Amino acid sequence: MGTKQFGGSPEDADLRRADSLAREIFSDVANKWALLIIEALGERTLRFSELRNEIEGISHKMLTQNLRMLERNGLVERTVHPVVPPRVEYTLTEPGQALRVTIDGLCDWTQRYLGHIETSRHRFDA
Amino acid sequence: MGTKQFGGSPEDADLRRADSLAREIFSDVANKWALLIIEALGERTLRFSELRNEIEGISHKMLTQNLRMLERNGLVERTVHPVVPPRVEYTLTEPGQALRVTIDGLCDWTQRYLGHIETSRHRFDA
DNA sequence: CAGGATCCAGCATGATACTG
DNA sequence: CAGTATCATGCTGGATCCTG
Repeated sequence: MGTKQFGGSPEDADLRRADSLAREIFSDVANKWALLIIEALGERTLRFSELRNEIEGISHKMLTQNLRMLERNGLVERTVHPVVPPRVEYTLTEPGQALRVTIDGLCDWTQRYLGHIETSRHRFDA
Repeated sequence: MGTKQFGGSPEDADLRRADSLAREIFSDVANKWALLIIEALGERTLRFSELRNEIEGISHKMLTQNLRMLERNGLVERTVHPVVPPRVEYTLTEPGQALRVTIDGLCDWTQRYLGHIETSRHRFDA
């Protein structure tokens, strides 16, 4: 991804467009907070404040910002209940669920190699 | 990950350590450039300059910086050939390969939902 | 060729205050 | 409760120059 060489033909223009779009999506998604949000949602539906509690260390601003971004990309769905005080809920869409599966893989990987990595770090820092 | 609540017992102290380490690794890895580097390496061995050409848009600095980080975490191996001019090669280690598999999943996901996402974006922006 | 060091612009982020 | 807006700032990352 992002490594191909294109020429000047119309077909290549399309490929280039798809490629840069892929890059863009990649940048959106390969981001700490976005991944943690998706992971936190899992198959549940959570309110804004619940997400905030769920994800340790995330600021109000980052949460809103990333939720908007994920909504824009169609990965989470935002439901506003017209009550006072407001109740806003977030759920993963089908694309979001599909992404979650791969993120689960990333989490598993992290757990599996935790020891490896810690050792490697100590060796490197010496 | 990063969502659990711990108490004050010694066992919990260990869990907390592992948890914060996991967070740290997650932050290291959930980064655009790191992922692109791992993806670029694949099962090949590449030189510094080759990586630089392979990954469109990466700066000298970001490449070095991320390579160091990946080396520190034991995901890539750095081999220096004592010749002039210097020849330095990078390969994925076994943990790195394992990670690459999950990143491949992420790339597949991106390709599969490219259309979905583009549509969703247009709808959102209106 | 690989990579360290430095300088600096600009963006990302956090804190705070305000609205419906 | 959820969200927006504003401001201060610290860090990220690019450009550049230098070394073995």
